[in-house]
Amino acid sequence: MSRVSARDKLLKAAGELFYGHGITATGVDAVITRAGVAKMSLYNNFKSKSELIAAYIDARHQEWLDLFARRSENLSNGWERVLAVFDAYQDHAEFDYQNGFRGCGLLNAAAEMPADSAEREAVNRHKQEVRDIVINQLSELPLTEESGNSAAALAEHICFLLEGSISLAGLSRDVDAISRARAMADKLIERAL
Amino acid sequence: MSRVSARDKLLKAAGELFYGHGITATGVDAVITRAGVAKMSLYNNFKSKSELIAAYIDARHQEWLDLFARRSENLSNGWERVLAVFDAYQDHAEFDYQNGFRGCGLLNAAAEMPADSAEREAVNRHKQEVRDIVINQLSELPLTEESGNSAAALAEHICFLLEGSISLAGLSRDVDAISRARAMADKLIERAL
DNA sequence: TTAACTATATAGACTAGTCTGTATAGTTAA
DNA sequence: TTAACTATACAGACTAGTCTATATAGTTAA
Repeated sequence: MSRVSARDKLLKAAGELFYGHGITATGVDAVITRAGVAKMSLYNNFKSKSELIAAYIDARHQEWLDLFARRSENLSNGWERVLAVFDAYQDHAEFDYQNGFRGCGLLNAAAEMPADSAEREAVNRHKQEVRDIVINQLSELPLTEESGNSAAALAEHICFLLEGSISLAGLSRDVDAISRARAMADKLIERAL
Repeated sequence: MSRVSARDKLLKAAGELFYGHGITATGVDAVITRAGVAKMSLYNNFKSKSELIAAYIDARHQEWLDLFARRSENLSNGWERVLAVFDAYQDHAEFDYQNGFRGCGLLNAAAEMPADSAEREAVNRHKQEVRDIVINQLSELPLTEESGNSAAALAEHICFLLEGSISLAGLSRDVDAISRARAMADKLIERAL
């Protein structure tokens, strides 16, 4: 009758605990208890806690990609789709706000890992993917050819706003900071056209 | 003959280990071993590991304030002093780069702590202090009175750039991202005059 | 000068509990 | 039957924090 696989229960429980309390501070016993699953079900599905962490990081990124896909599906141009990047983050923030919003789960995960770790590298790849999405959307727009107006440079500015605002929003419990960053990005694009 | 107090040795060792490996992942035994100090010297100077963490957070912030004071002492106006905020961050990044740059120690510390913790609140206060410094410097400048050009709004934009760039710089091992954010802030201020 | 007192440091054993990961035996359902 | 699951016990390392006892240096006062 248990229609949900142990793996999915584990990913859900790990997602909640890792995001809310931090990864290192969350023991595997807490994860299996929350998932309502035997310990061996964890180690049958994941070789180690590290592998569960890697799956968590990928799931968080995929979650954001899905939110972005939804937010951008009916939009007509790159400008609007860049703003949808902020909307996807805001959806994520408002979802987590009930359980205690603590900023970006990926940046938080990276913050706990050593400088040369595979986990930090994975988060880096995900953040580069976000930046590439922004670059691609901006590339559709007829940007004027001033210095610092290239799609790449503008995308970096927008990504700084994005990551900075979500970090500070998490700290100050002011989710609206993300929408203020969105407005800043909007004006930046307007000026660059 | 040991001219350095046990307390200072502990703060130095904790600073290195907490920043490099994360706070939760660093045990008190690792700290005392690195400090070359007896365990009771830790607990004679700090009531608990939590208190050592609090001291670490304050020390990181003070460290940045000192770097900023140095960078801004001979500057003649608010514009230059806002840019010095970025320079202070860059000094910090380049110092930590040798030991493995992992972004802002304060944001990383906050990332490990629960949403309603005293530690996150302390980091929040420190970040607000940085923002207030930026507001004060911008207030000295004759900003034009367009919407979104207030000292507060411009300061928030600049702080988003600051925190976003340092996080992404730490992830991608590209310290220069901070100086690109500085250039963005420079142009923003120029446009707002 | 000498002796008592104070503060800070040391070493290292110890408690009580948590950590990740494994082993084993029994259960459930296709 | 096979595969995925549960429950429980376990190993061994690690955790924060306490404890006793000792060493050393500086201060105070007879």
